[in-house]
Amino acid sequence: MTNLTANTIEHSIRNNMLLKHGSPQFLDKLCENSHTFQAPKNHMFFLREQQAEHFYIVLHGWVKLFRESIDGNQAIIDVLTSGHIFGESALFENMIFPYSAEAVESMQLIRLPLLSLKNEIETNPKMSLAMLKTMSKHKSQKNMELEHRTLQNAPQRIGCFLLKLLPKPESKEAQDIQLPYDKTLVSSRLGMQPETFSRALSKLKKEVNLEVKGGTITVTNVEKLTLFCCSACSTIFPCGDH
Amino acid sequence: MTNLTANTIEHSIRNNMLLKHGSPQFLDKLCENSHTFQAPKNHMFFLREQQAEHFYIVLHGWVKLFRESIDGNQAIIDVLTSGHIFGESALFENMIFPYSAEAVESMQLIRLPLLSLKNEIETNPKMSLAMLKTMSKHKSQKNMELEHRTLQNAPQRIGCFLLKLLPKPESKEAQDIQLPYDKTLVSSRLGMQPETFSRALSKLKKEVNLEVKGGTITVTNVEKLTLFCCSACSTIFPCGDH
DNA sequence: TGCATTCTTTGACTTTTGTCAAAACTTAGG
DNA sequence: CCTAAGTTTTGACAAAAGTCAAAGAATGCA
Repeated sequence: MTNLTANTIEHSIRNNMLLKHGSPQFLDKLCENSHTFQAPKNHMFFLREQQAEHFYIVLHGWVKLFRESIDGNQAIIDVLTSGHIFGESALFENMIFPYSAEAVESMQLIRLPLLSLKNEIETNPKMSLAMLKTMSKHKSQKNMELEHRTLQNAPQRIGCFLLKLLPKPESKEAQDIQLPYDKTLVSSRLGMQPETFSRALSKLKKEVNLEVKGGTITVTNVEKLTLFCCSACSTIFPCGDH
Repeated sequence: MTNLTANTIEHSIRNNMLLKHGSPQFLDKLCENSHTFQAPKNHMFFLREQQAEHFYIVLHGWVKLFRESIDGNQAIIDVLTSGHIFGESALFENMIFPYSAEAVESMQLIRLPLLSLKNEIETNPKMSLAMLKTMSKHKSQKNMELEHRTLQNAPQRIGCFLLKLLPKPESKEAQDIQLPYDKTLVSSRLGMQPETFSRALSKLKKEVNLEVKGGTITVTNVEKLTLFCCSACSTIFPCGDH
C-alpha cells in the first residue's frame, strides 16, 4: 500500500488529469483544504440525492458509483480506482449527487471542497475547457456502453471488458489479465447477473481459448478474442473506449 | 410546415439553447455563414468516422443519430427534432463525427460551420460554460438510459418513453399521445426489435389500460403507468430525464 | 489452523427477448 | 380508387438471460 507522505498527496492533486489545469492559486488552496483518509470496505461516501459539499480523488482501491431502484435493484454507473475523481458530477446537478458512492474494498482517498472546483471552473476558462474535455470523454464512454448493451451479448461484453485490461493492448501474444475486483461486481458493471456472468465466461473460454483460474485469465489468442467481441460493435479493438 | 423567412432562420440560431450564449459577433457571423436547406427522407447528413466541417440545427422533422456494427446492426444514439443541434460532438473527437446522421423523414435544417463554434467555445468562457451545461445534461441522460436498459424490461421502457410524451406531465387525467415517429424507430431507439416492441406494447396496454390506435395512444391512468414503469427505476416520474 | 462468511459455480427451470416467415394493415402515388 | 411499397402484427419456435436453490471454493479472521 502507498506510503502517504504529504508529497504523494500533493502530487495526486496537482497531477490529476482534470485538476492540473487549474490556476496555481486554486491548486494551492485545494491542497490546503484537502483531507486524506482511509475508508473501510463498504463505506458509503455519499448517497444519491444528498446535498454535495465534497468531491474525492481515489489514491488506492476501488469505488463503485451506483443507483438503486425503488424495488431494490442496483445499476452500476462506474467503478473507479487510483487517479480518478468522483462526486464532481454534482456540480452540474444543483449540488446534488446524482449517484451513490461506496468503497468496494478498504481504500485511501482525498476529500476536497466542491465549491472551490465550481468556482475555478466558472472563473478560469482553461479549467472549464479541461472539464469539457473530461465530460466529453465520459459522455462518449457512456455512448459506447449503450452500444454494447444494444449490440453485444453477455460473452461479448465480457470479452470487451477483458480486452481493456490487457497489459499490452497492441501486442498479439498471449497475456495474463487480473480481474480488478470480484466477479459479482464485474457482472453488475456489465449489466448482468452473477450466474449469467459465470456461464458466459465459460462460453467465452471455449469460444476463444481462455484459461481461467480464479480472477486470473490468460488470453491465448488476442486476435480471436477481438474478432469475437468487436464484430458486434462499431469499432474494432483497440477502440479508444478506455 | 414552417414558412422559412430569413427571420425565422435567424431566430432559430440566436435562440438556440446552446448558441444563444455566444457573443454578438459570433452569432452575426454564424447567421452570415448559415445555409438553410431541405433534406429528403433517408438523406445522410454525414457518416461516422468522417471529417467534420459542419454542425446542424433541426428546423423541422426528425433525424436519427446512429452507429453501425461490423456485422450490420444499428445502435440508435438519439433521435432529434426542432431546436436540437447535432454534429457538434465532433468538436471533442478531433473533428471526426462519432456517429452517422440520417433524415427520418423529409426535413428542414440549418447547416453551420463547426470551426466557428469551436473557436467561440475556446475563446468565450460563457460559451464554454454553456457547452458544459449542455454536455452534462447529455451525459446524465445517457446514464439514465443505461439505467433503464439495466433495470427495466421492454414494456417498462416503452411506458417510460410514453410518459415523456405526455402533453400534461403533471396532470393525472387521461391524455392522448402521438408517437413522434414510426414504431420501428421507436423500438430501436429503445434497444429492442420491432416484434418485441409490438408485443411489449400489447402487454403494457393490458397492464395499465392504454388505448392504442395506430400511433395514437391514450393513457387512461397516468398513475398506474407511472407506477408500472418507475418502480424498476431510481426516480419516479416526472424524473427530469427529458 | 479452522470456522464462518462471502463469492462463485452449477443445475433445473422460467421468463424475456430475438428470429424468421407470413399475414394484416397503412400510405403515398399514379 | 387501387396498387405497390413499407410498416406492424402475429405465430411458431430458438436463444439468451434471469431466478432460485444448493453445492463448492476462496478468504479473512480469531
